[in-house]
Amino acid sequence: MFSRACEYGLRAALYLASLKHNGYVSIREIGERLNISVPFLTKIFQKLTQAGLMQSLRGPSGGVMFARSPEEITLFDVIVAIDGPDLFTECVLGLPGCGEAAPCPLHDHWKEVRTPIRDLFASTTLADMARRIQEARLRLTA
Amino acid sequence: MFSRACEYGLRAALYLASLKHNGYVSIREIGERLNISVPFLTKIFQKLTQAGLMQSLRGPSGGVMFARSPEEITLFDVIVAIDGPDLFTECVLGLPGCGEAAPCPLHDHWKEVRTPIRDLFASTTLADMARRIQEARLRLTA
DNA sequence: CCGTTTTAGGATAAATGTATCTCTAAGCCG
DNA sequence: CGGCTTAGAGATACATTTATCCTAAAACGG
Repeated sequence: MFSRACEYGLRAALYLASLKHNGYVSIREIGERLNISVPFLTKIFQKLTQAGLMQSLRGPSGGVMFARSPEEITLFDVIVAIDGPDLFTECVLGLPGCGEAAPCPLHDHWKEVRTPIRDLFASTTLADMARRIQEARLRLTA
Repeated sequence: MFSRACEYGLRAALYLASLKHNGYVSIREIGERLNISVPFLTKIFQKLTQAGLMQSLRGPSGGVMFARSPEEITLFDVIVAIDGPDLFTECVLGLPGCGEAAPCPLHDHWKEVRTPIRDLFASTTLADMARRIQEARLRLTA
């Protein structure tokens, strides 16, 4: 479904959102906390900052933090920033140019299920998830 | 969403189902018709035959054909034979052991959308698709 | 100002997925 | 039987993803 990078990015974003603490958090701390390779996670956060979702600061007491409120960042934003929009736009059979004009056999069926997927991710904010995590003590690590 | 191999396998299966002709069809013919690498497609059909969905015959007038009626083969069968069941079983965040007992934050949300996906593919047979293809002249190639 | 900490960015290595190649086995036909 | 055709199976390239490494660049603190 998602690339490994995207899974890591989602978990990291959910972890940050679930912290009371607002301010910079080092990527090393996040990686160690979630058992994710720190250098790889650094690359992922670069995508998130370049997409405008996060901001970063170097040096001691530096790290990453949200560029806007977690209330305003959706799971869809994170997914698209890392994996791109293909999952939500491309033909499920990989046919270039598949669309209403020249649909593949699965086009109509797939449309009915892709839209709910997109809506789910686009309507769920990091703050929503953070509340669920804190209330139900949900886990972000194995 | 699906691997390239799975996209190819679905297109090939839909192509075969849409043929009136029942009997062996050579993989070379399928590959050339759908613009898919013939050696790679051969590997994919090996998975489908090993999964019991197709049967094969070597030599002239050989090729591949369905092992059971296209009325009894679903898209789900093809997908699982090629990509495995992970898409329908594994945690969307990649957490091992995620389930009702120890759910990840997305578990419940995702369950609501994964089940419809699974149902869609599991309830659509190759024969269903073949009818749609013939009626609406839908395309399987770019 | 200099050493330390941290992210940024490019280059490199390992792993997986995609695609090709070669040889074998099976089936057809003369 | 002998030559041709086709799928099977293993080995080999190629591409992409995943993961690591190394050198900056920026920030802090003595």
